[in-house]
Amino acid sequence: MTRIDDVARLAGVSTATVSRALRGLPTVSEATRRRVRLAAEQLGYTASPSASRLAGGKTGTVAVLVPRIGAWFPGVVVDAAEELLRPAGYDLLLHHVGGPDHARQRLPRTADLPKRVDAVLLVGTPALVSAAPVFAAPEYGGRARALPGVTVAAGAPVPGWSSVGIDDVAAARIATEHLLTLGHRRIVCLSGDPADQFTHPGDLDRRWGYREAMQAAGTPPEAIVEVVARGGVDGGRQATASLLARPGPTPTAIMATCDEMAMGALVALRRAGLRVPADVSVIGVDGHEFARIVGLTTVAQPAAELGRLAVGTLLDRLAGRSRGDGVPERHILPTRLVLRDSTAPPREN
Amino acid sequence: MTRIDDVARLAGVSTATVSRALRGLPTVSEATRRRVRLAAEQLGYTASPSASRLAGGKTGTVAVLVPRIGAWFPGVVVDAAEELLRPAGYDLLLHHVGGPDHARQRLPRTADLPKRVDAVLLVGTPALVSAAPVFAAPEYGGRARALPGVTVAAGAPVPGWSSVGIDDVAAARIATEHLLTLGHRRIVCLSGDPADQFTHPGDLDRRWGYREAMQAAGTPPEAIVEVVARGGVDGGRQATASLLARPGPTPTAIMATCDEMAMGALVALRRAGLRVPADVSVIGVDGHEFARIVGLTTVAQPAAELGRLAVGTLLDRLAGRSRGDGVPERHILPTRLVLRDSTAPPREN
DNA sequence: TTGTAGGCGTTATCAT
DNA sequence: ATGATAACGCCTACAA
Repeated sequence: MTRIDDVARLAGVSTATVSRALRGLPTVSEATRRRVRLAAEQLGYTASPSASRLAGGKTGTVAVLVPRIGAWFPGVVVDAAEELLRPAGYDLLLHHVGGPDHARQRLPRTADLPKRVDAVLLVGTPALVSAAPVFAAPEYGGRARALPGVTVAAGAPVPGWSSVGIDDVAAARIATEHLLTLGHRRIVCLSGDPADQFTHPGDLDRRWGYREAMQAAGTPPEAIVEVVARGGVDGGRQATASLLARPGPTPTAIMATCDEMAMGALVALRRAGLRVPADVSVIGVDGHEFARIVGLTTVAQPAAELGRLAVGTLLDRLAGRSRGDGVPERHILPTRLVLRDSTAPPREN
Repeated sequence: MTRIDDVARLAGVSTATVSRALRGLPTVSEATRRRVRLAAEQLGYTASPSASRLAGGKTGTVAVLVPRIGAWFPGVVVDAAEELLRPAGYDLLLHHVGGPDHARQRLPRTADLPKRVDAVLLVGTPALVSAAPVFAAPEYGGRARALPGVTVAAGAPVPGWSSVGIDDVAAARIATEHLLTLGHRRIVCLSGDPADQFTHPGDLDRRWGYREAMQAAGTPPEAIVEVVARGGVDGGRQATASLLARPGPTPTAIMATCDEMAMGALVALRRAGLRVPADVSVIGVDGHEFARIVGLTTVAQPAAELGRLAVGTLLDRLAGRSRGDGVPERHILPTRLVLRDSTAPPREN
């Protein structure tokens, strides 16, 4: 492979000049720069990342930490991240962080992240698996502040890092209020098990939002019903099925803390022979890609935008053009209610 | 940050020995190794990747190229890849390759991949965007063979690379035969536009499978109907809608070349007031995560397994323990018909 | 504006 | 089994 010397020789300049010219440093005459560029192009030269990184002390890499990439939200954010990171000249190092066990296993590897990346993007990670213990733990030098980072929809804040997300309490409140406005009174909240490693990070807050809305509507405490399910669509389905099997009146509406749960509820209701929204209304929170397909009403969060904002914040910081001078920023983006076919006024009033 | 010298000093050995001991090379006495390990642990030492890479001539990184990560299939494969690459000591460099324009734009960057990675995993990329032109193009030195790689469900083979996938023709044939067996005769094939950059790579082959099955069943040519749609769920929905608007008898079944299309068809049929499977049967190919939720019958490909097999092949190759001695392998994994609620015998015969 | 030369932290080679 | 010592390929003072 051609090295910097080859280019220097062909262009008739020193290696230092080649380095400067190719990186667009100002102290190079345009004529020289052209010559160097030409020579580099002819030889198909690209600087060796390993060498530049060693000499320059920067990795030119951003670690993106996700619980798993297959899920909808992380996928969207990572998509956005790639799209921004690449043109900015950064490599994207993908890293899974799983549940608690997982995290413990991977702690050593994650701990040497500072040597391989310039910054970290932590996406959609439940509080349980938060990177805080990883980056702030004293046994690892508590380097949180040394390595810049941004969290997106993460359960627990990482000290010293900026964060981007939505107001989960408000989102759930809006969802619940929508049902209340339609006339529903027997509304059940379906949420994920906080102990589950893959439960949506905002789940707990969203339960709060449900409660707030219900209480504000003057709902008696015994009518505020929260059902906790195992994670994912299947968890939502099962929980809903057993909810329907309970004695007493069936709820007229279900507010799920995330769309996957809501979709599980849809399946369970359909199997139980109940019509949505004729018999039961269902609303979710997330704006999941497939909510549209199944006609699920939801409070959507701007996932891609969250990702772009997060990466933008990170890049600003890395480029030294951050506003607050290193002070963590806290971005809250608005959600919006997306009306579809899964909600309607209750049949009997 | 602590360097190798610090460890060497503390352990009372040379840096060379530290390097050897920590990497598990055989020429180190157990006693020494223990001492070195201890010292390294005490100091929290990890070798600098940049330096190792420069000195060792290996990047310890695998590039994973996907059209976009948000889609289902790539997501699953990347998940599997991360899970295998990490413990093997490889970093995962995520890289988008978009459509034709995209590819052209990114060609220069992609071309310097050989300097940043030891191998490439190309996932679910339509023929149009195949990496072949990137890695085999003469203007880039035609380094295809220099950089080991594996494709997973990629449209066009990359010369010199191994490939992992399913038999797309057979998969579609199985799907079509299922409908034929149920008694359907007016079966329409719904597929993606080959010109679309995000169309499923196996689409063309799957159309072949449909034709083969139809012909084998003695279907008259005019009853072999193929509808081409724009990509994604929406494309499937629109194409199905306009199909239903056509004069003449409605088909009794739809064979979609991928599950997303099939789900689009489900939406269109529902909106048109047609019942599935009572009025129209729908079958897809893919085994998409959400097919289960919407009750879609499909011919499933083992996505995660494909990913694991691909990475395994790559790791074997990198470790020098490949079977055929550098000869590209071709793995075809079996699919399976998953019966759900979207297919049934036609109403009238 | 450009060139010179030392250093970045490891690994590999060659002795011992 | 271990140690000394070149590379590895680039960047960054510093000098010119």
